[in-house]
Amino acid sequence: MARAQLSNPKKPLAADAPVCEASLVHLDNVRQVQPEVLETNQAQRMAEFFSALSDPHRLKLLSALAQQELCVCDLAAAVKMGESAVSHQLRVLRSHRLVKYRRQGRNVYYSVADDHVASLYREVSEHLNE
Amino acid sequence: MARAQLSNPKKPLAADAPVCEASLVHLDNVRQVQPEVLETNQAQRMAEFFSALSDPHRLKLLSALAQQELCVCDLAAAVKMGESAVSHQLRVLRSHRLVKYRRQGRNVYYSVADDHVASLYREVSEHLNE
DNA sequence: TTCCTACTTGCACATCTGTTCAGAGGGTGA
DNA sequence: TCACCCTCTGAACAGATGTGCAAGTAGGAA
Repeated sequence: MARAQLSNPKKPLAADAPVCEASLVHLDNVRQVQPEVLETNQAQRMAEFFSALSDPHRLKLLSALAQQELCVCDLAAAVKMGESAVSHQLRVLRSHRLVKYRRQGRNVYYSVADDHVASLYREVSEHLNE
Repeated sequence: MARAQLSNPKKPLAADAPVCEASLVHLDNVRQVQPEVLETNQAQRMAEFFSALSDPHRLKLLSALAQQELCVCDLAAAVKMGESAVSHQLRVLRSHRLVKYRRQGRNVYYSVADDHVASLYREVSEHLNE
C-alpha cells in the first residue's frame, strides 16, 4: 500500500524561507498556494485508496465482482490467479471497503461494496481513452 | 508503477478445468463472469493510472497545481519536498498526462492537464467521507 | 470424533518504488 | 565566451508490495 513516508526530515523549509535560492520572484505564489495544498492526513488516505486500485489483478477481481457475487475459488478461476493470492488481494480491497462479503456454509461470497467504484471506473476509462 | 506481473505461469487453468478441486457447483458462474473480466492490457493501463495517484506527495502536488500554474521550485516549497524529488514525481504525473507543462525562460511551469482529475478527486473524497 | 473443503494468514523472496546525491543539460545575462 | 540558476536524470539505497508455500482456521459431512 502507499508508503508512510510523509514527513520528510530533510529540507525543513520555514514558512517564509526564501525559495529557489535567490527567488523572491515566486514567493507570493507559494504563499498563495500553500494553504490550499491537500492536508497530509487526507493525502495519505486518498493515496492509500488509489493504491488499492493500482494493481491489475485487483482491478480484474473488481470487474468480475461487478458482474456478480462470487466466492474466492470462483474468483481465482475467473481471473486466473492462485487462491492464496486472491485471498491476499481481497483483503486489500476489503480493508478499503471496496468489496463486502458474506459467509455461506464453507464459501465466502464477495461483491462490490458501493457505486463509487463504478463511477471511478467510468471516469478513468474516459481519461484513458482520450 | 504497477508491476508487470500479469501472466502467472503457475496454475494455468484450462478454460473448462474443474474449479475448487471438486466443485462443478460454481463452474457456471466462472463461465459467465470470465468474458466480462477486465482485459489484461486495460487492467494494466488502468492500474498504472491509479498508481500514479497512489502517492500522497503526488496528490499534494496535484492539489497545489489545481490552484494555479507553478514552477518546480515553487512546487517544492509548497509541498515541502526536495526539488529533485518533485521533478521525479512530476515525471510520473507527466507520463500519465495528469499535468502539462511549458517552459518559460529558465523555469518550467506545470499545471493540471484536464478535468478528469477533479472529478476523480470528488468521487474519492465522497467515498472516503462516508 | 475425524476427514474434507474453502478460505485465511505468516513467512520468505523477488521485484518495485521513492528518496537523496551527484552530475548533466538548457536557458539567461554579463 | 563564462557563470549562474532551474530543472532533469541516473545510481544507489531503504522500504514497501505481491506472490507462492505451508500451516492454520472454520464449517459441513461421515
